[in-house]
Order: sequence, then structure tokens, then C-alpha cells
Amino acid sequence: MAQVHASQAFQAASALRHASEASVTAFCGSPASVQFLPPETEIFAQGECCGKLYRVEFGAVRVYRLLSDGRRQISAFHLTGEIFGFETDTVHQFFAETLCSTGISTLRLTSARNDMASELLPLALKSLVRTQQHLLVLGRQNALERIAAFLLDMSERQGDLQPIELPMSRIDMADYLGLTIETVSRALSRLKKSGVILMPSLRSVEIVKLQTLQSMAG
Amino acid sequence: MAQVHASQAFQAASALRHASEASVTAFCGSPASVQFLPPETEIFAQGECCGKLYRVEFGAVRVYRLLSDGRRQISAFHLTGEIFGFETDTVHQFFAETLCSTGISTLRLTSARNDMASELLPLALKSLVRTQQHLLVLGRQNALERIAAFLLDMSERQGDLQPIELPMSRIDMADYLGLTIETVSRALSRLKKSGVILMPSLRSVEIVKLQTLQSMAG
DNA sequence: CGCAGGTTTGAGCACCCTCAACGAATGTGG
DNA sequence: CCACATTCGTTGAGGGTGCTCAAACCTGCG
Repeated sequence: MAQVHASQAFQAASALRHASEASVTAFCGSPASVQFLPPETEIFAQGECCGKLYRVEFGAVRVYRLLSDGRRQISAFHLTGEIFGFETDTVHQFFAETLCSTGISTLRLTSARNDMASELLPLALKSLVRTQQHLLVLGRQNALERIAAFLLDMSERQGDLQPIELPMSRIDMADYLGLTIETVSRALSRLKKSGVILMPSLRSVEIVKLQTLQSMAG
Repeated sequence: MAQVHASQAFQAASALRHASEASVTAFCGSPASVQFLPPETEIFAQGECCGKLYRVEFGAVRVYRLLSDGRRQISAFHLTGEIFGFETDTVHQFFAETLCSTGISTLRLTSARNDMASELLPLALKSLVRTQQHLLVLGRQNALERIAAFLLDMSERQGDLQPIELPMSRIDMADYLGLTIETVSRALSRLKKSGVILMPSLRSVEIVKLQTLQSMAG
């Protein structure tokens, strides 16, 4: 029930913010082909053959890589309206899974890929810039700064509607921010105690002192 | 003199490895327009208007962002044959500077951008995958693993010719790997003492125990 | 109500950063 | 050509942030 509410919030937000991604013709032409996936469902796995792009119609997705010893780095979360699945190789280098109940529509990339390149390039560049921004966070910011930046990013992507609905667990947040779950939890507790945020439930955060949070994120 | 040798090594390597990037027609058509830049020269700065792509003909380039307090994260080094300058906005979000004496050719992106999209998309995706790989390094690997991964990456991009010529300072390596110069230096010293690498000079590294280094990098 | 999974909190420790001094390499002016 | 200055790199000592390990606490759910 809580998840349904979250999904609706994401959808409302995406209508405002992700118009450009939604305008890719091949996706709009076939709204009937939306796949409904339960939480924690694999969308694709490393080593699988690839040749599709994916659009989140509602819900949320994590894309990640693994080290041989099991350490995981989530390279991106994708919320409603966002497109993912870009890869260079013929084989996936990443894993993609749903976080919650999620609707996914797919775009087959066959030989028509060249025709669509002018539409896809801006999307790929958006992913690139977002990833580069995240590099700065992982390379040069401490735990509190990472959490602050993460909350601000999630807030913005949900249209700055308060409270923020977090579709992911603490483990996912940790593996995205290059921290442990304990450190994530401690950082959130500090923000809560200092009155910067409220946490009405485990997965919802309300930003109280926006400017303080922004100055923390750098 | 040492730099000339390094540049030649990069060129030889690129002839093998970067054929796809070199094949962008607009670059090949105008070899006369190569700009020769001295070390530590700005190519573009954050806030400047953008609308070009750049190709490294020889030498090396760093692309980076800054936090307000001066912390720097280098998002990528670009060696001979590689193309950089992709951005979504009309204004640069990054800085780009030469590391050493470098030749740069430019490609103006006007309205012809759509026509070239099918050529540019693979390059953008290559950057994206490389950046995502680097996320894993910054998020989940320790200092020794980062140095190992960095050396292997540099070695591969120079065609596995030994020794590796490093065109950047320890500061640049540190700001790329999310470490301090002291930690970079210590990690290199440990690799040297354990016989995994040789360092005939400060900026050249020879990999002696490749497998050991690979197992370190994960 | 009791269980299981996720989250929080605490104590101790390891890795990396900070600060400092020393050494090496390069460039400059005498 | 040498003396010097300057920058860069290395090495050491000490401290802090975040990780590891462990236990307690929620919270949802059967």
C-alpha cells in the first residue's frame, strides 16, 4: 500500500521533469507493452545478451556491478520516466533489478539504432553527466555529504514533493553511496537529531532545513 | 625529451586501440587543424559556452570538477586517439586541461549534431561505461586496489607496452582515484617493494607480476 | 503473539588522511 | 657549471572517519 503511494508520487513527478525522455517515439507508440514486475525482480544480468533499452513507467530500478568477492556498487537508480540499459558491448556488463513493484516498457535496438541515435544521444549524455557527478560524490565527499547529496537528488527527481519516498533499502543506499548500512543509518540519525530532516517512516524523509542540507552537499 | 618519447608511445598504442574513435569522419577530414598546446593549458572551463568535441592527437588531458572548497575530482584522463567534451548543457560543467605537450583537434557541433549522432553515440557510451567502471573503483575498492586498477588501465590504453609512461603527477592520480598524494605514493612503494612493479623513473612504471596486479585489482 | 528481516546503536579497530620533515628532481640566476 | 630555490615525491607519526563485529530495537507479517 505504501508502495502504491510512492509509485504515484513518482509518476506525478516524472510528468513534470522527464518530458524529454518520455518523448522518444518508439516508447510512446506502444504503451500496451508495459511489463509489470514484482519487487526484487531481475531485468537483465551481467553476461546476458543485450540489445534493448528500458523505460521505467512506474516504480524504481537499480543498476549495479559486482566485484568477485561480492562487493557491490550500484551505479544508478532509475525512477519513473527514466531510461536505462545503455551499453557498448553485445553482452551486459551490469545487473538491473526492480526495487519495488515496477512497470517497464522496452525498446528493441536492432538495425534501427542508427536512425534513433539522434534521439538516444541526449539520453546517453544525461546518464553520463549524472554518473560523472556521482564520481565527485564518491571520490571527494564524506558520509554526511553523500547522504545530503543523495537526499537532495532524490527530492529533485520526485519533483520536490515532500516527504521524499525512498524506494530502496539502507543496503541499496549504502551500495550506491560507497558506504556501509551502519554509516548510512548513523548519518541519517545525525540529520534527524540536528533537525535537518524528519523521518515519519523508515522509507520516507522530509527535508526541514533545505539550505542547511544544500550547504552540506557542497 | 622524455615527453616526446611518451607521446610517441601513446600514438603507437592508439593506432591499434582507438580505431573506432579515429574513424569519426569530421575529425579525419581536417588533420591540418590540430592545435599544439603546452603542458598545464586550459582547453575549456566550467561555465564556458560549449559546442565542440575534442580529439587528443598526442599527449594527454584531464577533465575534472571542483567542490566549492577546492576539492577536485578528475573524472577522466584522455590519451591519444580519445575523444572528449560531451556535455548536455549549453555551458560546460567541467574543466579540461592538458597534462603535457598535447595536440588537440576540434569538431564543431552545430546543427549538424543530429547527422552525426549515430557516430557519436558509440563514443558517448564508451565514456559512460568507463565512468561507471570508475564508480566501482571509487565506491568499493581500497587504496591498493585503486592503484592496481589504475596501472592496469593505463597499461592497456597504451597497448600494453612496457614500461607505462604516466603523463600525470601524483596529485592528478590522487584526484582521479579519490585519494591523497601520500596514499598514492605509499601504495606505489608497497607495489615496488613487493616486486610487483618497477619504477625506473618517477613517471614510468613497469609491471613485473601482471597476474598479481590483476588479482589485486579484482 | 512470535518470528524474521531490516534498522539502529555501540565499542573497538583499520585504513586513510593530516601534518610534518626529509629527499629527489628540475629550473634559474649568478 | 655550480649554488640555490622551488616544486614534486617519499616517508614517518599521530589522529579521525568510517568499517567490523555485536547486540538491541523496531516493524511488518504469518
